[in-house]
Amino acid sequence: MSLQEELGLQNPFIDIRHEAVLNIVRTSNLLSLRAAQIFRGFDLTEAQFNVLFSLHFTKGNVTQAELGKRLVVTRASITSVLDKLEAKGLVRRAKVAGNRRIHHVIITPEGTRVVQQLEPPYRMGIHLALAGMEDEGCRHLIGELEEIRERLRQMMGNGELDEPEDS
Amino acid sequence: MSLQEELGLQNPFIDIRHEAVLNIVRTSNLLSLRAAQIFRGFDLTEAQFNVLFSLHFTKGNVTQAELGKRLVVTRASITSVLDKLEAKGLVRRAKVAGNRRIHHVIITPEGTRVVQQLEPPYRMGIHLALAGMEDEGCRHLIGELEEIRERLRQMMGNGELDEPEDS
DNA sequence: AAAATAATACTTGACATCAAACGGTTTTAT
DNA sequence: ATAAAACCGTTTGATGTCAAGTATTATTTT
Repeated sequence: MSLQEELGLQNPFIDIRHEAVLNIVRTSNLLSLRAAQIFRGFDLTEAQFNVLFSLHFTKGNVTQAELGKRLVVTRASITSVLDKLEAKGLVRRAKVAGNRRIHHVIITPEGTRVVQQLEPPYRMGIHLALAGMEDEGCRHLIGELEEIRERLRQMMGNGELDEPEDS
Repeated sequence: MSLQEELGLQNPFIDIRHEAVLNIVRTSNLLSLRAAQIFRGFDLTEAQFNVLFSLHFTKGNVTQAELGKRLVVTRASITSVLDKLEAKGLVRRAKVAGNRRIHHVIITPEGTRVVQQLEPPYRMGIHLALAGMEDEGCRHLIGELEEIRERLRQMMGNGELDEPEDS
């Protein structure tokens, strides 16, 4: 089904690149929506899942700022998401000896348990959604998207979140 | 640059389909971020731009619910975005004779002027981002993404927003 | 040692979004 | 004609997000 039909537009796209961009965004939204369905069964939002998942597969200690970099989200966002996760007992903040500014974010055993329960349906969903694509097609798609991001980064100046704050 | 480097992950992806999905989402986010840069210069958010853009290229009258369908957003969201746009004088709600439930949403001359100023840099940004792709490559990409959405829709049951409301 | 600078986390205010519920309105069924 | 159902816009409450600003702590410079 084309985007034109899907969104009930009157006219076909005149610009194939515009159509491509909207396809990327729309597919991303639909993927997030599907993921949210899975997460909701575990009383987690997408943002909370991302943090938990990232922590689960990371060896060594992580600060809030590092977590923000990995998930490409501002520090402010991390703060509020961690508040929620900490309240549920899935994560805790640990003080760091020798540097009282930073916290290490640590996943609790309970948090680990949740990730382990969540992972199978999560991966299953991904494989179902991409069941029509061969490995080679996936690699090709990935390559194209990487190139688009590369050009975007050139246009945007590195894409630094958390700006200079002032001057 | 691979996602693994981009996000600072310690291990390469074991699952190529997982990597593909994250590439789609990440690219979409970056596209939105770039778009937001452009919109901000015109004091518009992405949501506000979407509404304005949709109205500009639509002949005939549009209700709020129709607008919601096109932008794949709930009626509640449309309400609040229209409130903002109306306050800026870029859009107005018109009562409809013969049906007191609905409003027609109409772009004002001022709103049209904004879209016309905004469109060139918007299209330019898209073409720069996809400068590396041939038309044929774009069509191929679109086809793949459409197939992914098709499967997602099968998994999710149509994806109807604005649920039954009761009973 | 003191002052300036940078880094880290938090706070606040503004948005967009959804889910759920509500009050009118219109359409459909009985 | 009346009752039931569907529809439309809105409101409320919760999330997540960003931008801008503050407080605290580390580091560097002087």
